[in-house]
Amino acid sequence: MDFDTNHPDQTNEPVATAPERGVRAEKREAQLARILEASRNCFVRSGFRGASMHDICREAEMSPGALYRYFPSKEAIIEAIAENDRQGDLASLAQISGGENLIDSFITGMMAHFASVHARGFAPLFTEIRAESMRNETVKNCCEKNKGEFASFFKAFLDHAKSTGQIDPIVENSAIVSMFMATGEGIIMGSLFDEDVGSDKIEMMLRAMTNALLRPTYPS
Amino acid sequence: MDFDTNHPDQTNEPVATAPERGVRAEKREAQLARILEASRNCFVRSGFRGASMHDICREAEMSPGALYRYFPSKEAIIEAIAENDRQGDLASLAQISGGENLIDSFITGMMAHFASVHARGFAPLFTEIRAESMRNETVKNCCEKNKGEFASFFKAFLDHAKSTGQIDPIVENSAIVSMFMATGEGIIMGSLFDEDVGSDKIEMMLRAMTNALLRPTYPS
DNA sequence: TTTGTGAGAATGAACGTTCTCATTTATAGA
DNA sequence: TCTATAAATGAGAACGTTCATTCTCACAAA
Repeated sequence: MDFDTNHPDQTNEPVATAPERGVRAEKREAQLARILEASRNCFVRSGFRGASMHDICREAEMSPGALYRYFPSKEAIIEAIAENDRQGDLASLAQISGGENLIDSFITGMMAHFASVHARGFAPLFTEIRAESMRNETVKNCCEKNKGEFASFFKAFLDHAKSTGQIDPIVENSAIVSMFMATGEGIIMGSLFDEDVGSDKIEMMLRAMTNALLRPTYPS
Repeated sequence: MDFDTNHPDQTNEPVATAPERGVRAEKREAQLARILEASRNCFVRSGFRGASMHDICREAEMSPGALYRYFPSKEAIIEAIAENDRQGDLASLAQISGGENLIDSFITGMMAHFASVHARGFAPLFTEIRAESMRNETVKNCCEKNKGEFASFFKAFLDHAKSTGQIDPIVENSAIVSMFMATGEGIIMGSLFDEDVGSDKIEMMLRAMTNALLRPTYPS
């Protein structure tokens, strides 16, 4: 919402095409994916503002004219990437299921999420998206939606556990959720999972932290 | 190290002036501070790349010619800000002293640091600096220096506590330090301290976490 | 023929930076 | 205490470049 919106208006009139199935549609989707992939690379390398459309075109082996047939603006690409990653987070969230041992489920869920972020190579873009979200309205909304999804998921999880007497948290659940989300973001941002520390130790520490904050009423 | 280094060379030849004391030097320092303050505002508002030198000039009520008398480039301003904040962190670190109760000292130190970051209004720039550090060599060095200072300070702190038998950490200290630094960054980035959660609850959770990870050998 | 696609040059705004030149200032000599 | 002088400062126009985006036109598929 902030970039360079100084150009009058469009003429190419593409971007939204019919959802017709067929060779054309398939090729179109391949091109979309190609552009998104190239953009990701460029953005990781140079940042959202640092990467130029020409850079992206070069990386995607595509001319500007071609690229603008698929995305109406640079900002639209950024939004698509942010939204894409939100969907990825959502998918990784959906895999978490409340098992027998609550603490185990919680920890397993968090670790699975780290692994998913790692697998998607999302960490380098994380910082970038966070920074951009501070001034780009659309990216901001995307981030907050994402954050809200995580928060309400874990909040519901903890509320249920508390109401059934399985845990006895030291402060209200909303504060605990904030704390875990901050810790999670810190772990992702600091690339603890990827390199420095190793996932086994992260899991141990996370488990100790979880037990300390949630105080499960059954032996862990 | 990446911005726009395409302009031949300088002529104004200012920027580094003699350390003479006097009215001139004082005024000069005031101008430097004015520029840094204006830049911070612009960078918070639009990001390092999004804020133009003209924006900064407008905010500082100063012409480009005047501004370039104090900083040779936009990048130099960014570096100065990053370095400035590193010094701030260093100062807040220096205030931490090992008191009677180790856990207390640790917690007090972390909370004091959050308060210092909060007081300096650093949080909004934190993300920006982190993002920039991924591609700007100078900012990267500054960040790593900063990170190293924190890490070695806390590592030394914990190593001493461990060797004197005051704590019995669940994993090696280096992993613990990484974990706490990640959590701290997450708390700062997520603005937990500033708004959502409140410092008293953060302190409670941090304390529980610390006890769980460090396992002090005396009653806390 | 019609329609979707693409390449690549072109466009105009904005950018970081530098230049020119007028004004202010601190201080040395009278 | 009052100039004279050179240095410091500042405003703002100007420069060369890069940017996101659009235009033109040619090709290919249906």
